[in-house]
Amino acid sequence: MSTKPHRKNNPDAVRSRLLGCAAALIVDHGLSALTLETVARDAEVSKGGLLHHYPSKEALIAGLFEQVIDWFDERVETHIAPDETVPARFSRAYLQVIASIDMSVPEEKRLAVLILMLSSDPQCLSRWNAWVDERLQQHRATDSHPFARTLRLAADGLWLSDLGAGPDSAPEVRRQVLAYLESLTQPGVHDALVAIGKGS
Amino acid sequence: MSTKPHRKNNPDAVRSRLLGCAAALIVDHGLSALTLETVARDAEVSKGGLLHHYPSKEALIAGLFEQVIDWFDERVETHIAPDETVPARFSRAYLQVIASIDMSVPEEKRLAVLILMLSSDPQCLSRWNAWVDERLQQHRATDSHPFARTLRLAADGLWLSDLGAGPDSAPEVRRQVLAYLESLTQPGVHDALVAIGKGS
DNA sequence: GAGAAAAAACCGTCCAGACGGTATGTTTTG
DNA sequence: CAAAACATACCGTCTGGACGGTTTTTTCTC
Repeated sequence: MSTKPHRKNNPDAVRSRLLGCAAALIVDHGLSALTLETVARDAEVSKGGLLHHYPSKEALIAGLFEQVIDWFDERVETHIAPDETVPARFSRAYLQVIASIDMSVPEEKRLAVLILMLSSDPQCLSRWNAWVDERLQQHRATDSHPFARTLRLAADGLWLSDLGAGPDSAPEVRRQVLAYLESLTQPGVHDALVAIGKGS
Repeated sequence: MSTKPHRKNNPDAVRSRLLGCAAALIVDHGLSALTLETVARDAEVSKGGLLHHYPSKEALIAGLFEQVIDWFDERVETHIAPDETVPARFSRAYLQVIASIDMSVPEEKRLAVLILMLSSDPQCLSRWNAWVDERLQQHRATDSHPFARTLRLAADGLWLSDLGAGPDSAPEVRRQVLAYLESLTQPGVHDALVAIGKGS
């Protein structure tokens, strides 16, 4: 067996629990509710123990953000179209990942952490921008058109609306918007739009 | 004369200064920098004075949010198309207001306060949703189509990107996206899209 | 309209609690 | 036994806001 049930300490599991509890706290009670004491208590670790793994609050936040960004990156990777010539390939996957988030699933709810931290912590913000830039550079052949940008912007808006169960977060609204955006790629329509865009 | 320059106290001006300084603090140094002491000092009022006008920090935040929301509402009102039959009339104005924000102008920068508070404070969030719902109800005849929702979502994304000077916040990118979205209303294209949307 | 009374505007001080972080152990693991 | 993995106790600082004044403005009364 790979796990050793006899050992008392399990630092990896502790670290994972710490990040998980930190994320849950932020999602459920806002970034201001993220205190070392609370995180430690929720994770059933002493504050000293927490500070052993993450020597400062900043380190904890950075670690959490890195984990969530990895998770997001992974999901985008799986959603990306295999066909390398499809327009706005990356942006489309970006939108799909965000649109497919089911906030009732705790696992997926974690993505909300991203945007919450994004809008408050400059550190996280630049890290996020770095990731987007990197991926955008990688897919510049397919994702440079304004259509791609619009897709991503709409995705961000959708994402933002997930936070507060606003008027645009109902499931059928999401489907409608997705269908509408999808329709923009219908052969005739898309070509016409591209032509119009060039004219301006 | 309407103003009385002799009077020593001017509570309205003080309140206005308090909100202004609070907004500046949030925009420049994040929501966490908003402390009663700092606001009071910046506004050249004692902490006691601040707490006289806004009996708690929560009240201060609520007051600030209300002011900013009023400002936004006003701007949308002036941008809205006079023709009451133009499609997505409200959502279009919504987008235009956000797109026309020049973050280098301190006055307009205040809008950033909105979104910053929106994503951290549940109180502000529900207040915002209430405003959107109200306006949406008012313009339901023109703004119920997925196209309208898409406009608003893209606007929110644009708004969000203003926060961090991300890859989508450069002026020419904004122009491109706007032109693209605008092109979606070209007579033939829009009708075709509406038809497609209905088919789904 | 003068003067008293009340209310509003504002100040300076103090405090209780929270929070991030340190210092110093004790136990577990390799 | 040395290092990692925890726990416990404690400290300094910051912050919201309670409290008791003082001054200015308004309202009431005659």
